Amino acid sequence: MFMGQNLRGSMIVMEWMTEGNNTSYHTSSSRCESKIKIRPADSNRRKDVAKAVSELDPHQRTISTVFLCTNFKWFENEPAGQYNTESLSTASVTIQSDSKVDVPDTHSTSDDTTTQDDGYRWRKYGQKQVKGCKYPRSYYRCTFPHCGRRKYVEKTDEGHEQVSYKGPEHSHTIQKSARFNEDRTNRQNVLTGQDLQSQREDGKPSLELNTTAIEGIITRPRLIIQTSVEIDDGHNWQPLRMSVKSFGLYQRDFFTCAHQGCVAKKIVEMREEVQKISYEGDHTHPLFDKKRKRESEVAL
DNA sequence: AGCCTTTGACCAGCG
DNA sequence: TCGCTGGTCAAAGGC
Repeated sequence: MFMGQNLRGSMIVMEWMTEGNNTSYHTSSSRCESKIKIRPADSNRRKDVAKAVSELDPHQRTISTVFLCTNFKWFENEPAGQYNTESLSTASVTIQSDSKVDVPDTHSTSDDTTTQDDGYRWRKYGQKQVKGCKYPRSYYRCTFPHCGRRKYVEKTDEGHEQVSYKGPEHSHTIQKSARFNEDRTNRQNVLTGQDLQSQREDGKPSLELNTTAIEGIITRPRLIIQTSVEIDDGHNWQPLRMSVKSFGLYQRDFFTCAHQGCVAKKIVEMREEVQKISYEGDHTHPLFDKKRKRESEVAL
């Protein structure tokens, strides 16, 4: 998470690299260091975008655009979408902020190594000053019983955070850390890649988690997401009859929330293979419960 | 009360 | 065997 940092008007670049079973991350910003961790590039792109947004949640009001790029190549005004992202072992997500509003940090911690949260529960069991490194290395182990997964977190001399994993893969699905849950509770709406991942991994879709996660997107006015993957925001959208199908060079579809009295709007613009999704207005109701609807349909 | 971090001590591998 | 280093343990204390 971004802790104790003012990201106003800054450009944050998050990169990760997957080599065999190990994944290393580093993040940087034009104004500050960040603590973002993103899923490896060989995982689902939708999850990556979701996670990127969720990690920025403390500063959600400052998010204006999310660019998904790959292969460590990104362009401020050219969101990537042309790449076969599934086959690459490196990727980056860039989040541009243009807000002029300061977002106070309420999650400051004296130990910046504790701020990462990938959805698993970790317990720090040691810290060591490693020779030749400016910053100490922190040792964490997964708290799930009999799970031998461990991770080592250290900062490079440049201040980039590097995470490496050791031991057997997690023998369980994701269990959220206390901090993860606390953040989510405090902010009420967090989009979590882990949520989406967990519901896939255990094969049991959890609408509660999923819709809660999606809420982070749709309740942010002026939030624009550019992505080459489909994002289901969990709401029931109704296409406008007067929908303008061709707007300039690009096709645009306009949607209004199907919930009676709700003024939320969604605009989907297709630019070649890249979807640009804009949300306007807050929903005035809970998320559309597709699961319950499905269940009621089955019952009939 | 339970979970977590901190931190000095301890252990094992290596030259 | 000794010293160095990275990794782990575990008691203490904080939240």
